[in-house]
Amino acid sequence: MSEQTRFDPAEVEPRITERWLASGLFSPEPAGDAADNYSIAIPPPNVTGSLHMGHALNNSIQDVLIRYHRMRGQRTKWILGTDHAGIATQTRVEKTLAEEGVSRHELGRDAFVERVWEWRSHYGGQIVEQLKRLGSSCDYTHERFTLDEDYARAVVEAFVALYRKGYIYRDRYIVNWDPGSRSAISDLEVESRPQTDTLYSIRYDLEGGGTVTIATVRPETMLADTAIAVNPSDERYADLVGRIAILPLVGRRLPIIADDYVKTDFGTGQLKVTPAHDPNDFEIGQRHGLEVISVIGEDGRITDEAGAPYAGMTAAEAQAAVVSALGDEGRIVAAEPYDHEVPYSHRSGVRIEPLISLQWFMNMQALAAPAVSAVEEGRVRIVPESNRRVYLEWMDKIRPWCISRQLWWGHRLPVYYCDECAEVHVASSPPERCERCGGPLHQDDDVLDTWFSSALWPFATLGWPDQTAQLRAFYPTDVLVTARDILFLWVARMIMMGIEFTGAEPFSDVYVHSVIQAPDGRRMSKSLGTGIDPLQEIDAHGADAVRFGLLAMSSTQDVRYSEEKIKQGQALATKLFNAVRFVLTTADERVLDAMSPSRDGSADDALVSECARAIDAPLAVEDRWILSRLQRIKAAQALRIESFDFSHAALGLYEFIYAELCDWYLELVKHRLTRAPNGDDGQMDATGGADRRAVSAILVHVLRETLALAHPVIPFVTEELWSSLGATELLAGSAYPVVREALIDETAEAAMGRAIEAIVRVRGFRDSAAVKPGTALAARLRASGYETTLGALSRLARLTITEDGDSDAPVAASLPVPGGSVEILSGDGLDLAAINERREQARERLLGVIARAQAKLSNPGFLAKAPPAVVEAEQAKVARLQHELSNL
RNA sequence: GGGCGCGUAGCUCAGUUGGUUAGAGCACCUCGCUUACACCGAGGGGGUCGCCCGUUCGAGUCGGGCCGCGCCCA
Repeated sequence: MSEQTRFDPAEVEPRITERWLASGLFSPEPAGDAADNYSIAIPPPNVTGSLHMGHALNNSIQDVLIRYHRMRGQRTKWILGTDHAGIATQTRVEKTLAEEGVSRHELGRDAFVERVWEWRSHYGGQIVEQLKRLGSSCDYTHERFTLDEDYARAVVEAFVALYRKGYIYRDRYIVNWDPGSRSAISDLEVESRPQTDTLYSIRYDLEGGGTVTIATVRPETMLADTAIAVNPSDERYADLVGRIAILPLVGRRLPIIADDYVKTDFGTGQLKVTPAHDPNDFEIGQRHGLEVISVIGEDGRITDEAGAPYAGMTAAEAQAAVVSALGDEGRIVAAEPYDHEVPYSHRSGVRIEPLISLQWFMNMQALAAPAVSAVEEGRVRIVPESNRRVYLEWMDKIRPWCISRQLWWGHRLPVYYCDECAEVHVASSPPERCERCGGPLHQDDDVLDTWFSSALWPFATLGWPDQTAQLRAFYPTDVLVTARDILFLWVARMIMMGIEFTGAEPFSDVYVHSVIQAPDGRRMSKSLGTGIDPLQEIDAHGADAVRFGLLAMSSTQDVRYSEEKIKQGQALATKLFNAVRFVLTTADERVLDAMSPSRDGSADDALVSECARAIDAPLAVEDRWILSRLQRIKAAQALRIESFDFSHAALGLYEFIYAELCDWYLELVKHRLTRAPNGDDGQMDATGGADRRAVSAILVHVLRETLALAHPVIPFVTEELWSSLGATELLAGSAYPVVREALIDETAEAAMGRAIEAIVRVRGFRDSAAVKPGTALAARLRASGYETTLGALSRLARLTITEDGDSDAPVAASLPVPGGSVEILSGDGLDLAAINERREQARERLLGVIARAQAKLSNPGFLAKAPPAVVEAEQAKVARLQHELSNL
């Protein structure tokens, strides 16, 4: 260890990472049973992605769990990989092609897919390297990709099985068509954006006289209207039902029907129905058997079916044309601005065009039932519990899932059509020719939604459908860690597929962590310019600092990013670094050697036993105190990690290391380390060096356990310091410290608690009385309970404590401390005016508190109804404060 | 429209089942290079716990209403 006083993450982290990866610790042999082993499947990051703050938090949490359980001695595996991100990846490569002036259609499917693979091998999966920088202890030797050959086989297997059970079917249905990517997308990939459009009121004529007036923001879709609807309870229009309206510009006859969907208070209460271009209208159409006419194509343009002059126009152009034509006919009754939510593609950013389309669907109803009871019956716990209801409600109204995508990058559907008789074959290995007529077959062009393959992630990554050793050892996994946004998109589907294909829930816990917002409370996003790059933060403060900070700031709710918390983590690393440096430079060298876990056989066995004795039966009250506190923090930390309370796990480490270990214990024992074995003027060590050896042993022991305790949260600095304390084994593979009940010492904790409070009291007095830091004050202790801590009190508060009668100096101030008071005797260097002022302030504060407490005690209701212990405590408080007051 | 959550110190947040004088980090002020650490140490100032009503002997904590903010689902 060098002279430097700061921990240097940039120098240490790569070195430590290399040691970890070389050790094989992260790549467990597949042995034993999943019930005993511990495993987590990473939410596979998008192959095009790079590490953002959400990943950084998500993976910090998983790594805490993984490292903790690994240190607990469990066979532990963190399953790593990426998903192929159909639309995102295809779009990325298409952009590159566009720069070369080629379209994917010109290139052809096979060549295009080839290009995507090429892209992936160059740029894909950089996020995996970034995970290493964060310290994530994933199994990097078994990285999986959702388009790997084995994985693809699992996807096909699953598709075929679900098809045979009748869950997967082909249907013409209205879907969310994304004209940007020219593909259907799922409900979950659609986002609503508020927008102001024009709401047109348009008058249609009725056969046999009269008119109706409908309101719409999309007049161009009227070209595909096939009905007019009113609410059946709407008395205004009861006599209209059954009559016929004439569609302007087109002349189509539109039946007027009654349907509950129509709101009586919206517009005129008369609704135009366009089954082919509006999801709600589609359902009305199904209920009433309406004709379905499509006038918008997959390119977002008006089709030939609409006829001249509209065919070929974009929807926007058609709207202008329709409005103008209607205007000419005098049919526009009103046109007013209208604020509403409009669906956009989360993928391409283009406005969704609901279209009727022939797609593959998956019926989710039957799959959802066991996934619901898994959560209801607690086989899958959702933490925090508030998300449980969100999950259950979503599952309750689950709808068929459109799983086909009109893309080239992905798992092509294992569906084959006969060119002759149109027979459909679904099989993992298709027949050569049609089984019915012998005709030639061709495969469906579509690929599966990426989430279909991701839903198989926890078991497909382990070799399913084969019953592999990996699968036996690590499935089911233990916990899934995620932010809320993919609770439905992914988690729910994983539970369904896990149960369907393996008979087991894929994990027993779902931990939903917070979303990190930008410091100003907005979303952290690249497009808003509010993103903060975790890698830059790692460069600036170290990976430990980023991990600590993210964990510390993440309670269960959404939180704003706080640079301060990151810096707090950095300070913690530096603090630990310097504490270890202090011990290495001041502790007894032979003890350091003896305590080192890597000691060779030549070490002094007698010294080793002496060290062990020092820890088992510590000498001084501060030794018993720190060892006792250490047991408490060990118990608390384990509980916090196991209950997913990561912010307290991080802050608890900080609290212990700063407030107890460094601020108090190190200060308390300094004199015992530095005094000479046979020194002079009262600094002599009467034990002939035994005490120095004992305190050295305790220090090393406490530090080593502290490093181990902190390792899951801040792995780099702890690993580095662990080896500087003499270990050759990696801390990552060492045991998590266990609580030793015998070392819990209430007496020492109480005594030290009193001493600490008294020292703080005296220090405050010194400051207010303007006493120079170096000056010792003469004082008399008029308090009980300080028998074992008198030395600590006089040293750390800089008091020269005299016995009664040793001095006749008058008392300048009486400071209340637990168990009595400390009397400061008059002497030089006391600012009497300041002392008086402070005394007055203290009096006033005390009087206020006493008055409030007495008011409580004179309330008969309180005396009669509060528990006796509370009343007694209140009485004791008043007595104590009154005593303090009289001493002032 | 439905659901969830949040308003506590200048800022970001903790505050178990209602019960000592409401805490932390940062920021601020004072002092200190005392042989681990100035990314430090010691001390200090700073809060009518969003507002109103209620339950209770007692409310930051429980209930209702209101105001403000965020997210999810329609």
